[in-house]
Amino acid sequence: MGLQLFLQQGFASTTIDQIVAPLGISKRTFFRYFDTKEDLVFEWQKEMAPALVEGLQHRPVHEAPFTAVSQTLFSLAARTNENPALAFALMRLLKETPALTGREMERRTVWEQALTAALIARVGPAVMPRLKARIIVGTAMTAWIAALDEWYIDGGKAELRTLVEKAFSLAKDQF
Amino acid sequence: MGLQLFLQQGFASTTIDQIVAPLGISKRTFFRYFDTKEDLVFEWQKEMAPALVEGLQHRPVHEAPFTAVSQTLFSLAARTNENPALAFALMRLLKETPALTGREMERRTVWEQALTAALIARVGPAVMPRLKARIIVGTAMTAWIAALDEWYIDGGKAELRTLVEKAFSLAKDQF
DNA sequence: TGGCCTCTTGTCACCAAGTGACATCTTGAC
DNA sequence: GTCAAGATGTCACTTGGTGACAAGAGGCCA
Repeated sequence: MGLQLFLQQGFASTTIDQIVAPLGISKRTFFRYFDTKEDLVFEWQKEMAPALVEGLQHRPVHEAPFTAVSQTLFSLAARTNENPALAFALMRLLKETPALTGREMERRTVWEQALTAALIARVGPAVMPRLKARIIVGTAMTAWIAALDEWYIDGGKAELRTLVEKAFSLAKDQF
Repeated sequence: MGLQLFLQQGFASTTIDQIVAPLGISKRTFFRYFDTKEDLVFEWQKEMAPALVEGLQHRPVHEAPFTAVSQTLFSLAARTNENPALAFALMRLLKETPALTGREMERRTVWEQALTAALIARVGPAVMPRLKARIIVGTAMTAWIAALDEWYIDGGKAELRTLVEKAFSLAKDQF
């Protein structure tokens, strides 16, 4: 996996050739499967957006929108907790590589768009106009990211779930 | 200005040489002032983050945090409104250029970090812990961006200020 | 088995974004 | 006028990424 190389020697100083050689494929083939070098880092979470949508769909219809969204996001914390060391290393890579931080943020908007559409579909656009849906989803995502970030700043030692819970409750009613 | 070229023929299909030739400078000189081609697009708003910080500092101390932050952001709407056509064209460029959307998001985090620090400084970290500050700022920013986005989707016809106001009020108490 | 068709992969040549080393030119202080 | 410092240009080079086309690797049918 090229990810290992990135973690070892950094993203910028790992060339495509170095990634491709041990796999026994050509550079050209690599670029047939990935548009850019950055894509390789995020490839493992391609199925995340649809998973979020499905998660939201399975929430009780009468549940408050913000709660439904944040609980859906919350289920992600469990997966991150499955391998905290890898999650932490990956996050450091993202933070330290300018080329990757941008992509990471893009991914956020993909998630937001997916969740927004699903949130509207839950009750219909009359009850949930798009602007409102976006703000609910965006706020939940903000809390999620803030918690993840605090977890990282702390060195990955704290209990992520506790932080996320705290962040969601702050977002819900703290102002 | 290279920005004109980007707007005319697209970002990707504008080379550094094309930007540099009419200015009478060499490619090497360009890369001494800008780290990447993308930086050229965002250079005009370098002073935005400090401006936001200063704006927040001038808000009354007893004002509710979310209100202070959103009102500070709100003052940006005025500037965007000064030249809506350019703002719209620029936004289209950002949306249509994958390489730029990432950078745009990065800029968002820079603003958020600046505002978060300023928000904490207003009342001290005892009253305003970082996680809380981040969530307040992030929520306000979410509303701001959602409004801007709706404005863009609408074709730039609607009154931006109205949309932004609506977004802030939704963010404040709609869930 | 042999021929054919399609899909995948490799090779090669190429473009454009950056970067480092070094030469040259400006400019301002004295 | 001289000299040192900083800005700019030149050149060569690396690397990400793409287009064109050739070469393989199955699958299908007679």
